[in-house]
Amino acid sequence: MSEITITFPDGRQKAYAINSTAMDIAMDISEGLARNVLAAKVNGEVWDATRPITQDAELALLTWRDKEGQSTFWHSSAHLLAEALEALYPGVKFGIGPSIDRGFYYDVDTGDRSLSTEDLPKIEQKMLELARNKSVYERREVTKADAIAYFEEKGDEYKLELLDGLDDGSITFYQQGDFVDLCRGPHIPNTGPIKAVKLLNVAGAYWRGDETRAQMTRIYGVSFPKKKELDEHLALLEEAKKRDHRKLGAELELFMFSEKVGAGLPIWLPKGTAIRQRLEDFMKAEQLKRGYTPVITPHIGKKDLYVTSGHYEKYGEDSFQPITTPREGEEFYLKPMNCPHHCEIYGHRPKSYKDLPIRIAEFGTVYRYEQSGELHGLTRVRGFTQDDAHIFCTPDQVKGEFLDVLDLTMHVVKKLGFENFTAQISLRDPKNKEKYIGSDEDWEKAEAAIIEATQEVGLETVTELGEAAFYGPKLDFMIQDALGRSWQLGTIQVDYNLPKRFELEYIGADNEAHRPVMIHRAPFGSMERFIGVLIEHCAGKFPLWLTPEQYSILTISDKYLDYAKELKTELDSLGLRGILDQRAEKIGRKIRDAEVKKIPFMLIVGEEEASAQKVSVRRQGEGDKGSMTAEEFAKMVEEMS
RNA sequence: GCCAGUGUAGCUCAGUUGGCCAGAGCAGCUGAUUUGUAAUCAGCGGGUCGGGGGUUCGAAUCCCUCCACUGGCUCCA
Repeated sequence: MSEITITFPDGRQKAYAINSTAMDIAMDISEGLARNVLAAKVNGEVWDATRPITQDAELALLTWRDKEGQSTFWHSSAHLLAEALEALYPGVKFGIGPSIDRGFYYDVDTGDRSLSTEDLPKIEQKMLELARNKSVYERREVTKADAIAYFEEKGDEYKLELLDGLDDGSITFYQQGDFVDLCRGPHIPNTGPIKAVKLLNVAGAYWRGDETRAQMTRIYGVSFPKKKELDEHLALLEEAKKRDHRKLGAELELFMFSEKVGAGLPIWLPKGTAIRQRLEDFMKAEQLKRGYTPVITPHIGKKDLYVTSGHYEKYGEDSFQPITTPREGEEFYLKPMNCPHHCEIYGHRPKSYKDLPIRIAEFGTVYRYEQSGELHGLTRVRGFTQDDAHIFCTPDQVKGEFLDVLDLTMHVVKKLGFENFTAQISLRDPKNKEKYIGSDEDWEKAEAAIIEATQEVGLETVTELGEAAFYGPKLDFMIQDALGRSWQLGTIQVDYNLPKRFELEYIGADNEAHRPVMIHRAPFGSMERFIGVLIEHCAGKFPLWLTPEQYSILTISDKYLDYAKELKTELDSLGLRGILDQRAEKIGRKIRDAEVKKIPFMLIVGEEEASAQKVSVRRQGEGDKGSMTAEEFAKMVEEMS
């Protein structure tokens, strides 16, 4: 048994000496390949490329082109960061330092000294300096006792705590240069390939994600094998900054915030309102087609309403505190959800099974107290409007209704041009059931309904435990913004609990009282958040059917104002919306201003156009599209919408 | 809420060992210009330097506190 058989991803097999490493094998294939190997997948498990293989195995060599290759590279970069920190700040203690989606971080405790972004360039330099040593990442198995002794000597209580949770016999250390870390690995062969490093920011992070525990300093960074790749990555981050909805929202005058009105309370300016109303009109029309009934309910409700719904018990302390009537001292809460009000509407008079399903829809504005540090542009606010609806139906109707909601949601997502989204089934945390209300049986029924319906339409889903609402499981639509952050937008929830708490009933064909099932759903989710993500998605260049101003008429000189006004009237009558720039500015200036405001079409009128009764059309971001009549232009806009 | 950072005119920023009346560009207003595909010229107005308190002969600058914002963490009905 001095040979082992290695099976490659393409099925090819070859014999190698026992204890060959992935690196040896790569070298056998080609030296160029060996230079690029970062790690290896051995029987489905990611290993160090330098770790001896002791038996027959399936082997895939991992390079920068593989996701696991990248994450190994970044994980090793985190160790390099730690080595640099230890060199620069002796005595620093380390928490954890994993790779993340795009890069890596390390949590450190620097004692009395605090790190700021100004310290980062110095640390980067140190990392690059250490990387040039091409220090080998050396794996070594240690006993738990030895590991404890090492970190006790070093005085790193965080590592000791991590060790506490590990079993003897499974503990490994990795060392590169002078830095030794408790780590299960794997790592790249040596620090050499880490050619470009950028430390992005420092942030606070609780030890083990627990807010009652010590706050450490988290240093985020990203690294690459080539400087060019780093530059490209940084350019991408720049582009994301340009698309930031907070910046574009201010520039395009869509919305604002006011210190006097209050943090987290968005104020919609005319142009933002125009977009929002078009979205609402679109949704209202869709809902009308699908048998929804619009309702309107007040912005506050008595405390008792939320005691009944369970919201009081769950969020009473963490919500805006009640408004009280001056004489009687009655307590009213700002509504954090629309469902309790809608339950009251359902209960307004006895229902027959013939009435069901009942679909109650409302663009309902709700207010939730969010922690001050959580507020973020339009995506995390304290007052927002949901495109909410509640469907009350019989148990038999649940699946059909769910499928219809799914269809509506997909329609909306596609209409707005979102191609990449994830459907997430959010279930309760089985280890933490007391966080939720309702019986196990009801939860299981609700979960089954969601899973079955998504399977039926073949929707690809991921499942997350602990992400359910306190009253029921959800199907959440997650959409990525320009910074790669994932936002929950639309949501569909199957709820057996609230109907019970509100004692909702219908009389069945058997003349007996039955409990309806409730489906909560909001395809946009929150208008604020949706528009925030939409702004970043389209970089402020809204679809023609949504944009506040479709065109701007730009006159060459005010000799052509009369014609421009005629044109405007004609375009109005053709159902287009736009503005007339009548300033005594040069045409270049008017074009520039319209370009910056991202107005889709610039209609240039001068001598030629006035005499030919045409317009010269310029498309924002593209340029001259030639001249045409107003009708031809209107038709073109129609076709492009 | 927690850690780190930021806050000067509508916007972007200068003013960085405490020291004459706090500056610029853009935007705004007024006037001139009547212009052919990304910024015409000139003049004028505009800031209790985020709020409050303190140190000092003197504070945009140093200290305390509150507010808002940024990056994360925790949270998110």
